[in-house]
Amino acid sequence: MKRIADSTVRRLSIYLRFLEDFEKRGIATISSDELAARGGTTSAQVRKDLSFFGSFGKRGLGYSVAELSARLRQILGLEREWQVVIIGAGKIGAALAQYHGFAQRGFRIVAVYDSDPAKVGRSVDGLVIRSLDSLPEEAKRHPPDIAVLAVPATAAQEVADMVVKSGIRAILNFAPQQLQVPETVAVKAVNMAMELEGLSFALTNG
Amino acid sequence: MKRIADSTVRRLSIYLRFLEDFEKRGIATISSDELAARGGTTSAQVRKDLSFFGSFGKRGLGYSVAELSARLRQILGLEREWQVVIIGAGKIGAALAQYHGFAQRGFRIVAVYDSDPAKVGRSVDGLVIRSLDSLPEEAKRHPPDIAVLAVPATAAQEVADMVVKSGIRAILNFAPQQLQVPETVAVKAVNMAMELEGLSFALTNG
DNA sequence: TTGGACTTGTGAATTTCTTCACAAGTTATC
DNA sequence: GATAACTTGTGAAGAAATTCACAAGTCCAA
Repeated sequence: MKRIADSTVRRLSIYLRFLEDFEKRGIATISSDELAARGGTTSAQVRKDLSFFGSFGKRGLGYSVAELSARLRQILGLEREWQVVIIGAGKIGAALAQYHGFAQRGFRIVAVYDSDPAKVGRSVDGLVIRSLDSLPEEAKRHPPDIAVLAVPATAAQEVADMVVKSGIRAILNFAPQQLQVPETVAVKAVNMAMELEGLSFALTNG
Repeated sequence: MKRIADSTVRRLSIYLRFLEDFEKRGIATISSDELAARGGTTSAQVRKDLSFFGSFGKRGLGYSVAELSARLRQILGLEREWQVVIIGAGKIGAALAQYHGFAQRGFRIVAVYDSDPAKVGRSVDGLVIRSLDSLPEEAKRHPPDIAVLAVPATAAQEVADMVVKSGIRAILNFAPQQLQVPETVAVKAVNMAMELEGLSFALTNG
């Protein structure tokens, strides 16, 4: 398959959110135009994005909401459940562990790790915090799919190395630190500082 | 000034982070090559990014770490303090309010709002939670620069409208919901669900 | 059955972003 | 001061992403 751009995948994710909303409201079909209006893009963009994966619409009519959302879930790999571990039980890590929105979308938090002995043994939202040292061993028995890094920037690279060595192939990084990983490992960063600086730039040069 | 791409601004933010790190370690100069290696890009990209704003380097030598980081802070508008309000005192909102990393980078959290009367009056990290109804009035007296939206997706658009009416011109949106705002208002989204779905896609089609 | 109103899917055109490649400037060494 | 080793800044080339524009398919009403 031709390589799909990141921006395309992000938009698919947005489209899916609307489709699920429409599904709930019992709307049967939707046009690329309607989808575009809500996603802040153009109808041509919507059609082009979908065309990488096949042709799902009916000319003159649009797309079946149920069918298209099923296809998008399939494309995005959301038909299965993903096992997620959170590393770092600080403010952010704890908030994420308690945020049930993940589980609703098939991302199941199976463990929380921290390197601070004072935190190990306590529990967050029903999950006992485990020692980070035990990750490689435990990952062997129950391999997690995704590691969420909620550790200080200074520790991020070291933890990432450990995660990679444990065989985990996807990382969601909350630390404001660029990670160096093998290209077989997928990394997405959530960087609030960067987004705020983007706003600062916009306000300054607006 | 020519319009600057989002991707460029994001990279400037990344460069700045490294430069501050180098500054702390007492390194005086750095080349575009070194900057690129750490930022996961190319030296040509670094130089091109900077060239939109002027020429800050010395041929044969590289960039003065102190000078370049000062210029980047200036470009990104980080020389002043920004007044930030957090809207929504749930898990995410509360975690953000307690996260002191923002203040360190000049984003000062001045108030937390919530529409739930049960939460109003309590305090988070020394800030009393105020009623969302009072935002427009209070924003008149002390205009905030940035609103952080940490509300449920269903309420996000409504809250955004209120924020815009209150004269706030920048929004950091944590709700998994595309916001419709006038183009004079800058919006950045932090969408964890979307990032996770991006990882899901990568794992599925990897 | 025909005509009109829609809407998709997709090559081609366009725009935007990234990389190349090199002249020009700087420093260090002998 | 001549030479070698670097490195920047930037037009030009190349690649990638977006938008255009239209043939082709669908539906509906008369």
